[in-house]
Amino acid sequence: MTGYTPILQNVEKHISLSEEEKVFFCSLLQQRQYHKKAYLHREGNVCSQLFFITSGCVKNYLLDAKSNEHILTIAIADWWVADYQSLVFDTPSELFIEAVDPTTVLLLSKENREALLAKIPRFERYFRILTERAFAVSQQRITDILSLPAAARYEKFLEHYHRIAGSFSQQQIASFIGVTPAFFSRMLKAKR
Amino acid sequence: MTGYTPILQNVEKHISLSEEEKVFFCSLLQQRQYHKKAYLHREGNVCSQLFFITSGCVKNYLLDAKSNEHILTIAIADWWVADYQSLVFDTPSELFIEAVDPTTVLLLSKENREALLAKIPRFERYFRILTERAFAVSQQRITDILSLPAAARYEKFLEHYHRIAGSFSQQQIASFIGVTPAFFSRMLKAKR
DNA sequence: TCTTTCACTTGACCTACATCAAGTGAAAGG
DNA sequence: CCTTTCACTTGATGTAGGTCAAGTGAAAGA
Repeated sequence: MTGYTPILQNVEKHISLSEEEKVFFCSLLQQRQYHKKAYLHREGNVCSQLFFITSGCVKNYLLDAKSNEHILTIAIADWWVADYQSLVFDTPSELFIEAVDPTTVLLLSKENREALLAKIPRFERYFRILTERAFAVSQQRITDILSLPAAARYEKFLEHYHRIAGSFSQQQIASFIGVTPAFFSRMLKAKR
Repeated sequence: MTGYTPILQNVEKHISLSEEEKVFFCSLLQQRQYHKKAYLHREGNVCSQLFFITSGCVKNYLLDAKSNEHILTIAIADWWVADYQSLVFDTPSELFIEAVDPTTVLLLSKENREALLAKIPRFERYFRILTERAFAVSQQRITDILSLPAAARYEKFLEHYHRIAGSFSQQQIASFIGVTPAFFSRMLKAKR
């Protein structure tokens, strides 16, 4: 029963659980560890898992026609990651999920989540709240991309992710804000 | 009790309701009609409502520093719209929601939704499923913007919204795919 | 009917950012 | 200690898409 504290605390921010419920919930989770650059999920497969990050940091990205990497999401401790596009619509994934730092996760399979929701429907509320937040963040990211120049998007990145900015190479930050490494380098130079 | 059929059908795709529950649910909704170009919501206020569209079409957009319009979302019959960023985090909205066609909606206030969820917790499931879908669509939109050129984004727009493409001026389509009207006009010319 | 409006087009020019390729410098590995 | 690697830089040049401003043409108002 060790290693489940972070997720239980997270859940209990939104719903309360009896001891038996906690035990049942944890029984559905699998602990996994990934070293830096290990894949949690690869393009091509249908994504049938959700990952709760207990420590570390992962990126969710796609490779375009020219093999350029575009980071969709950065997820850190206390967040869930998955390819929702694939998970929700049962379509092959176009995304990779990769550890940026050494990372430990709790894996919840789609089937186990269904079992959880069937047995403890209060978890519907938990996931509803979390998904609404993720959706709100996602919408904000769209407005940023549509309406802000690269330099301003970088400012926002720093605000949001300053705690872990150090784990990211310039190349990765460039990919997250949506510019090439070369351009990003010049952008930084211009700021100084 | 007329006018509620579409929303009840939508809900019953995901959860089943007794007659009393239906009556209670509908009692929390307000029917509203908007003419073309009417605002469902304006920038500045905290968004405290969700709108279910029974007919018509709306756009969800922001104005940037230079007053350029950027359409975040297009919503048609059988979809919910709101500014989730504002709704979820209780922050002033940066978005407008505006009718593109004459539109009828059912309005559910945040408080009424809480009352609904408290009384009929099965609605947590309904909103969880809908939000997951909306999130998946939103993620797809980000990957499209990051990885596809404007012409390909237009193709996707046509696939997705061909039924209502006629309601949109070129300017609005340009704004949705993220280019200027002038550039969009040239893009269309190049295709012919 | 005349005129105003409004969506769209088009030309000339501009800029943010991409591409490619050749560096540099520091760290990692043998 | 040497060398390979890898992140980053930098120069030269290319391009997608932006800006501004002057059209056109059709529809809506009066």
